[in-house]
Amino acid sequence: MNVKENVIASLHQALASELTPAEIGPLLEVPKSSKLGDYAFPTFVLAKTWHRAPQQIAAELVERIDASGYEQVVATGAYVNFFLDKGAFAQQTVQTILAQGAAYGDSTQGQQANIPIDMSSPNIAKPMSMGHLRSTVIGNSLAKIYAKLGFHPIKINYLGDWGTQFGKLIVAYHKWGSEAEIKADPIGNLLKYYVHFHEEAEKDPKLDDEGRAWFKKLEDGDPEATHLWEWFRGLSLAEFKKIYDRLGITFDSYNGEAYYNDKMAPVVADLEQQGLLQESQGAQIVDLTAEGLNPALIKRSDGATLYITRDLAAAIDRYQKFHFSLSLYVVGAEQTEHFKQLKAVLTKMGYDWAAQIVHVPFGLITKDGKKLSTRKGNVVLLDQVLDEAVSLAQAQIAAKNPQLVNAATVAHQVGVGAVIFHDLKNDRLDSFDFNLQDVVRFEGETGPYVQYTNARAQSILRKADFSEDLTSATVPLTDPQAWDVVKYLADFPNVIQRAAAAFEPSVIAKYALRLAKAFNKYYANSKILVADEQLAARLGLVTAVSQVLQSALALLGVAAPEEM
RNA sequence: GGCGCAGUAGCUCAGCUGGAUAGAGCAACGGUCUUCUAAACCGUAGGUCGAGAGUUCGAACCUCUCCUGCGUCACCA
Repeated sequence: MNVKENVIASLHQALASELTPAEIGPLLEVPKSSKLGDYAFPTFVLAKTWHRAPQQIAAELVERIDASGYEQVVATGAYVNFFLDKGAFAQQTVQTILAQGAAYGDSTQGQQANIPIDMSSPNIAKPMSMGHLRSTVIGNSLAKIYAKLGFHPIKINYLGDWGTQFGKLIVAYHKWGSEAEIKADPIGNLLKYYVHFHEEAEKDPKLDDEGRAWFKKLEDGDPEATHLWEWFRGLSLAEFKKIYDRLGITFDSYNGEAYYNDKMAPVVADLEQQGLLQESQGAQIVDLTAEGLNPALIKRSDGATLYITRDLAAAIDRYQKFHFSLSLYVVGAEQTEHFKQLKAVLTKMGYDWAAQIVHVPFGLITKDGKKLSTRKGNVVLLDQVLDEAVSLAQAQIAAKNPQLVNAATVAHQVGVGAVIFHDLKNDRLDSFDFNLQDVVRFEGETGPYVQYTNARAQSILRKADFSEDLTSATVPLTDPQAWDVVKYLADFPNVIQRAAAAFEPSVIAKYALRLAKAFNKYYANSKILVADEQLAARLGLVTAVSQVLQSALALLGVAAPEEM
């Protein structure tokens, strides 16, 4: 029985005839300040039936409650405040973490159910920008969170390797490109052609028609178009993989949009057979007015397919392969309508598993208040941001810890960690204007702050040179700073659950910051390496903190160097 | 215009299912390294929680209206 259940039971005993444990649970709260207690029960709800002031009710309840097992139970205003037995609770929490190690917070609730995660999805022939970072790191973190809860995530990089833009790119290459240029700097020059194409198309709309025509050729298997496409794709993928290596992120599948090229026909046929397809202005659509949505455009008037056609095929393919319990799409909020349409069409087709598809949207990153646009050249290149962050970390290490042995590796871990953490610490849906100074900051609420806290803990443990078995440490840790740390440690499993339920890595990131802050406060106020009877208890706490910080960072996909 | 997301301290944001004096970080000012890594810690200052009504014992949180910003509204993805 956990402590919360104990508190509920105590209240239930005092209120037997009035509230059931199931009713008491949701009313229970955690006071803002631990000075007020560890759990609080507000008595307002009882005021009507008791015909008395809440303050009096609180006082009376305290009389009735059996306070044994608690440090104390007191009435403060209208609240009944429970103070836990700190020694026992600290002991239990720390020992649990020491015993379970990296498995602390694990659950088997997922029963290895498959969860494909559609993430990252950069477009071929375009550089990876800060926008792609969001999808990549959020998806990666969700995969780790769900894996910890016993699910089986499948990270799918749904590459943007199909569509009209390839027709445009082929036209641009024919008109202005050269093989030599592309070999020298593949993505840079492909991007240059693409941007140039759009500039020219402004003046000469016929170019767009040419682009569409070349894409049609590609779809029909034209050898030249296919050859160029394969070339562009291979070059791009090689560049992307360099960035994924830097981020420390891997994928289970690189099946992009092109992979579904030959899987769309059966879907379209099925739609037709079920009478869901209709012609409108020369195009094939599924009408969704009953669902309050715009029609889903399945085929263009020239017969070419569209984004949603491929997504339908992909969704069905993923279900057939994985029989997923959830299918996540970590895609920008601007595509919300698209996923509503996707689910609506699948539902119309009779696929009840459409309900298990979850669009995990995130806010837009802007630059100087404007949307990032590859076409307009208004991009923030991820590679450059990472370079900048790593070189700043390098400078920081040179200044603060010049004798650090593996400085280059740590600079990489800290720089990249700062960038990833910055992207994960806020609510997914928050939009933000890109600001390099914020992204590469190492002080305050940042990834390096958490990393640094762990490095300090590790440093203590190295210096302690302690061989005693910490799991037998029985001395309680009850001073206020240590107590806050213990409470955060105990909360970790619950935090993971909340993060998973909300598809929200920021819940983990914020938790890591709070734990780090609490530990730094303890560290500043208590000398840990003192040879007294509580040394083992303190080292146990430090070990537990380091373990949980490492676990939290791991869930975010951020490295935890032992020294920095 | 319809739909969606957002509006909390100078800036960037927390605030779990409505609850006890609204919290952090950055920036500003002032402290703390002969002692476990000062990438840290402590303190000062800073707020009509966009505006107005309503529901409630109680609202930053729920409902409605309005204002502002962003996204989106079929042949891009």
